[in-house]
Amino acid sequence: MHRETLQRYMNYLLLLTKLKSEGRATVTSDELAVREGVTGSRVRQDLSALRILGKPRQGYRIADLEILISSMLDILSAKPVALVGIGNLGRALVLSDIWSHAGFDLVALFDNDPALIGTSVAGLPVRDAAIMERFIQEQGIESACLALPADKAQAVADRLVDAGVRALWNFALIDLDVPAGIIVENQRLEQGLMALSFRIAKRNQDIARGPQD
Amino acid sequence: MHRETLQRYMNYLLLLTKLKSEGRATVTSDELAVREGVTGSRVRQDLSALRILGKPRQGYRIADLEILISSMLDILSAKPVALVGIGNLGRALVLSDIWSHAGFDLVALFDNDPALIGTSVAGLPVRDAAIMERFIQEQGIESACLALPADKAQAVADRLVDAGVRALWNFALIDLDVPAGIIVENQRLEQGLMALSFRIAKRNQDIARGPQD
DNA sequence: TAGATTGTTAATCGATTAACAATC
DNA sequence: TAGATTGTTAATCGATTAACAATC
Repeated sequence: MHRETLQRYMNYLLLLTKLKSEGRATVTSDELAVREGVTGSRVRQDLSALRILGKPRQGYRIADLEILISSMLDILSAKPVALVGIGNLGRALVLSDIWSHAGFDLVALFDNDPALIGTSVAGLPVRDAAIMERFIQEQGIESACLALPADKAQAVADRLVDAGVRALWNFALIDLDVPAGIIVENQRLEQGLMALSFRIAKRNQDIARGPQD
Repeated sequence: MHRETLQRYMNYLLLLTKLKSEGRATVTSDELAVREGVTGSRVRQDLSALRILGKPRQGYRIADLEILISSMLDILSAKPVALVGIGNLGRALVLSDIWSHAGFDLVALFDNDPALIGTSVAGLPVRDAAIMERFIQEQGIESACLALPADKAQAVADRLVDAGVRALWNFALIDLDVPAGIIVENQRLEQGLMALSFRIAKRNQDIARGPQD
């Protein structure tokens, strides 16, 4: 599946949650479409691909959509995940509620700073990175989040993969080198900010050039 | 420009930095292509669109590429930006070096927690959110980053836009409602994690189905 | 010179839109 | 019933690849 298509499904889910909170029970393809900047036709094809059926004159049942999109994304499960690096970013992630929303269960925190080891964040103890491999093997953890500086990320990734981790959520601005079959999802904050910079520059150019009536 | 194209340019830049650190002075379109999972043809078209010229048998000069891509993204400038919300995430962002790399100069921090106001992070004072509008107007700040909970983001965005901010980098999981012409770049951490969940599910299905030889 | 690589045009592919009969 | 909206096929559009003459 194309990355953009995946993004669309996630946006549908976000919109559905909002609509449900407004008391709505059904939604039409055109409604979802305008919010997404796409046509109703595209939305109907997306939903059709998931074998979601709507009814003429009524649209789609929001509850059905939520369940089917959620199960496609596999976010109804609770895959155990470990987080390495309890700096400010790591701490923010631990305290957030994204894990359960995205189908994960944050079960272990690791750091190598003696001042942090033994403390706890959101009720989870910070464990010594020295025992990371053993803990991950014993618990059968297959996913991990790297909230580390770029210069430490590769070494930690290598250790995690050796211990059995098969999917990484990487915040370090570095292209991790991993064996085939290991999934790396890069969360590049820097790129989001660069994209903003580009869009500002583009808008300013458009304004300078004058609007075309 | 398509989002995916923009992403490609940013990835080229990342690769160039790495190549330069390895002492390389030139790079061919095919080299950039394989790293990006695309053909040399696409890379040559991307660079051609930026009026970057290479030389047969040698490729493109890395220094040229860096300057031209950087100036297209406008990341060589230093646009003043304010950050609102000095929680763990805000703190992580302040302490990172992404701002200057992406063409911004972080000049002001705001929060409404009395315990934080007056303290400083990375040498920058945390200011009272009550004086936010005035400060932003006086300094002519046109960009801001929202590192806030979803339930506070819309109200703060409204105040910022009223004060003259025209571009927002939003970390809250909410679709901000802003006037036409105001740019919002959403940084949805939750979506990155959901994408990982989906990719894991898909890989596991593929393995279960067996590899097609 | 020979040949590796560019710059660019034409061909292909896939995603999006348009269209419309089916239907609740 | 009438008509709004679906589900699906065909048409369009744009991005990517292929191809190849130009050239350093």
